[in-house]
Amino acid sequence: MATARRGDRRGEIVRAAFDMIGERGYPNTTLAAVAERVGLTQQGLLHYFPTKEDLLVAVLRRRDELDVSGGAVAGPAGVLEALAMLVDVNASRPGIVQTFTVLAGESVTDGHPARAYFAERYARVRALLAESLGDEVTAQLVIAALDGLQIQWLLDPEGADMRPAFDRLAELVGRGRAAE
Amino acid sequence: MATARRGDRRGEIVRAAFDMIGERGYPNTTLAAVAERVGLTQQGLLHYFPTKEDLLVAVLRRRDELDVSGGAVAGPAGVLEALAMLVDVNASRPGIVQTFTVLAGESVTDGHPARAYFAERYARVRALLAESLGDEVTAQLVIAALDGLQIQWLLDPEGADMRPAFDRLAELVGRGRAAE
DNA sequence: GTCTATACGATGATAGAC
DNA sequence: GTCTATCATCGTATAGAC
Repeated sequence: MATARRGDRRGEIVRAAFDMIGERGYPNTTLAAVAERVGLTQQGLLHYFPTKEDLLVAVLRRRDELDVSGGAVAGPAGVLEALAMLVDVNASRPGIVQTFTVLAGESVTDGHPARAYFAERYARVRALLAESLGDEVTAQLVIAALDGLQIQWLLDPEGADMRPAFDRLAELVGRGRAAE
Repeated sequence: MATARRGDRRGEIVRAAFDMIGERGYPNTTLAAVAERVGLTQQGLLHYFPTKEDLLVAVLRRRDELDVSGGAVAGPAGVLEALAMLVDVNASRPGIVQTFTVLAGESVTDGHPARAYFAERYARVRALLAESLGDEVTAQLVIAALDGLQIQWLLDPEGADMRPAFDRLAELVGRGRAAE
């Protein structure tokens, strides 16, 4: 919301780049194509982001702004419920999910400019979720499930609905907790 | 094993490409670099694979050969045990896991040459696993967890060990089954 | 702030010799 | 089967004008 002021060239550029990375991946997203999308030349765009990597950083920041997992979270049951809602929200914005999935996948590559970002981010989210969920291993598992479900869903939106699968996980985690 | 005969140029090339895609991603894996790795010029390589995409197809085939999930699977408990072993095997071959993770992530991209391959593959594995596991939703979830755990592990091999997290899932699934 | 011109290094491919 | 030329592009980035 802070990035979207009218007349805000940088915001326009970041949003365009964000979308295009989801469509084509980072290596195949050219500065010229992004520039064209916002009615600029490639050189005009470089006025705002001196290098392509600078633009990527801005895109990742935007990703975090759009993230829902920001607020302070309640107990175990509360988190799972909140995450279920996140799954629904994500199901309504395939573009954003796709950008995240593509970048996360690419990031494991040697020397990828977003590698440190994702490594740090996963560690942080894992710790955050572990607080509400009790243990870190379950947190790791839940995050993994969310990521993996997105891949299958993006490849087959009808055949691999995310919500039922996540509910199944939530049910299992809840039951496992009750059994202790 | 069938692809590895001595003097088998094609096999050499595919293995090199396979490794390099895991290291750099598909778009950043150049034909010249692959060629050099096997002591050929870029044009010499093109003698075996007329286009870069032809090479990718061969790489995906090799991926399937290396896959452990080939054999006929037993009951629910048996599958989870077999998958746990797969997790251990994967933990010993980060290169292969990385290639798969990178390609799977990229594949959700519009018009990616491997998109159809992955869509088909997930549907197939889901169905196969559903047979042993009982329902398709659980199969979807288990596959998702495996994929997601790989991402976190590749980014942080020490901090995100796959095995404990998978065991936790297996335990939950087993318990859920027992509770029926 | 945005453009024109342009440097400069890839990259995927073709044609044809050996 | 493998190489030497050779292309046609493309892609990031710089310099400098308007």
